[in-house]
Amino acid sequence: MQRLDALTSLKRTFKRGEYLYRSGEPFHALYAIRNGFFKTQVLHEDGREQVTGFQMPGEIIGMDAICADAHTCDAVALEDSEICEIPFNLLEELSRDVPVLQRHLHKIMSREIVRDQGIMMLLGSMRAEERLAAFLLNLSQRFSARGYSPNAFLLRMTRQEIGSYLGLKLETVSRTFSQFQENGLLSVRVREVEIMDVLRLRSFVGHI
Amino acid sequence: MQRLDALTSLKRTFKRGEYLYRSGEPFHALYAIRNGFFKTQVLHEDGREQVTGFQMPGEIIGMDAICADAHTCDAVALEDSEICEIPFNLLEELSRDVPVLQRHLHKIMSREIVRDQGIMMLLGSMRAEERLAAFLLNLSQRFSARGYSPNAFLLRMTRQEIGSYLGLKLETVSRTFSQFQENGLLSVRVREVEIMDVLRLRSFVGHI
DNA sequence: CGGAGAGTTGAGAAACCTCAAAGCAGGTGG
DNA sequence: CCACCTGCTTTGAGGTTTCTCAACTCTCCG
Repeated sequence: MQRLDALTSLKRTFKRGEYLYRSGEPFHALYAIRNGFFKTQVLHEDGREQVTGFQMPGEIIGMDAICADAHTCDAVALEDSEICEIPFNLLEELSRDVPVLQRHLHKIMSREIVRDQGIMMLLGSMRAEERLAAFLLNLSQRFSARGYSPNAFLLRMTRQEIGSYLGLKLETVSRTFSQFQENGLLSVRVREVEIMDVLRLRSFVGHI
Repeated sequence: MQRLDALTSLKRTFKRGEYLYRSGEPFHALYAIRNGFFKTQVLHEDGREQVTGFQMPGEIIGMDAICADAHTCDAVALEDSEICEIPFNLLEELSRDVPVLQRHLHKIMSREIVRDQGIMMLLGSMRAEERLAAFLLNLSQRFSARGYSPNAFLLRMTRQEIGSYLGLKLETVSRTFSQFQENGLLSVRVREVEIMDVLRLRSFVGHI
């Protein structure tokens, strides 16, 4: 079907710091990240922010907006990025005709729900070390799945953003990085991270 | 369409403590709660548990299982309950023919994602008082939407389960209840809660 | 009526936060 | 191209919140 092409024909680029969408804006499309890095965040009335995720190429964002026809969070580019806009009406229409596409959409939404469960686990019952270890292992696995090194990568987000995501203050994140480095788990130079001892890192999270 | 009836024809009852499904079980249906109360929880390898939600009549659970064709959490009845099983293949089939149903399904999944965002906010950037206040106001609002009193209700879950959901220890939950009672926000008799001062309770969460 | 599970309360410990100061890196304008 | 400025990161010291451990009470079933 050439109609499928229409799903992925609309591309847009964003400079670092630009908003893909903001909370409250009307909903009309999902977005597939083709290149770059985004964060999603919820802002509280009193100014507190909660980073709810970091998205990398191949991942879809915007599904929060379906339920109320308006976005419920902000999406911000963490580096120069390119996205592909997927008009949701068209996606629904096509998925009525193409069961495989329909199931795929459902799986993507379900995966988001499962991802959120994992974050709840992390925020609700892990200590700072475990949270950071889980975060790094998750990044590692996602970089690996995209053909990048699972052991050495560049963090696109600040300590403050990592902290917000992990429910910690930036100082605690920084200290935990330093502690991991002292213990030979990581080699950290600001945003450059190299995992030196995956097994011990995993043992923090209980994967062993 | 009488096919729609087939979606809701399969009913089952559960005694308190019985499992609707367990993590790892194969996926074939979503479940609508008709009566009673459930909790969903994720179990960690090391025995830690994280309660990811409390579900009441009218709510749909099981959507986590779509992405990997297997459940990723447990669902346990907190009191004698009745559910309605919705075979997912049938639901997808029907939603291909009935766009309104299709959109409804997407909204339900999206609502779950938004709900999870709220919990991340709660777990990531609120203090114990704020978490409990948010939890009680959320229950209040949901009871109210079902025609029950928003101000007086019975908790179906233990302090331990509330604590797990809120990322707190049961003692902290208990102490915070006592503190709210001392300050005239609540009247608490174990599982019976009466909200005495909604406005002040809301002010904790920043809803003013 | 007894027992088991659930809840409350206290005291001390641990984890994390706050505030503060100093060091770094990267971008911008002269 | 360099110097400066801004925002990010690191590290320290002390304070708060929450947790842990423990004892006791309450409630609800059987």
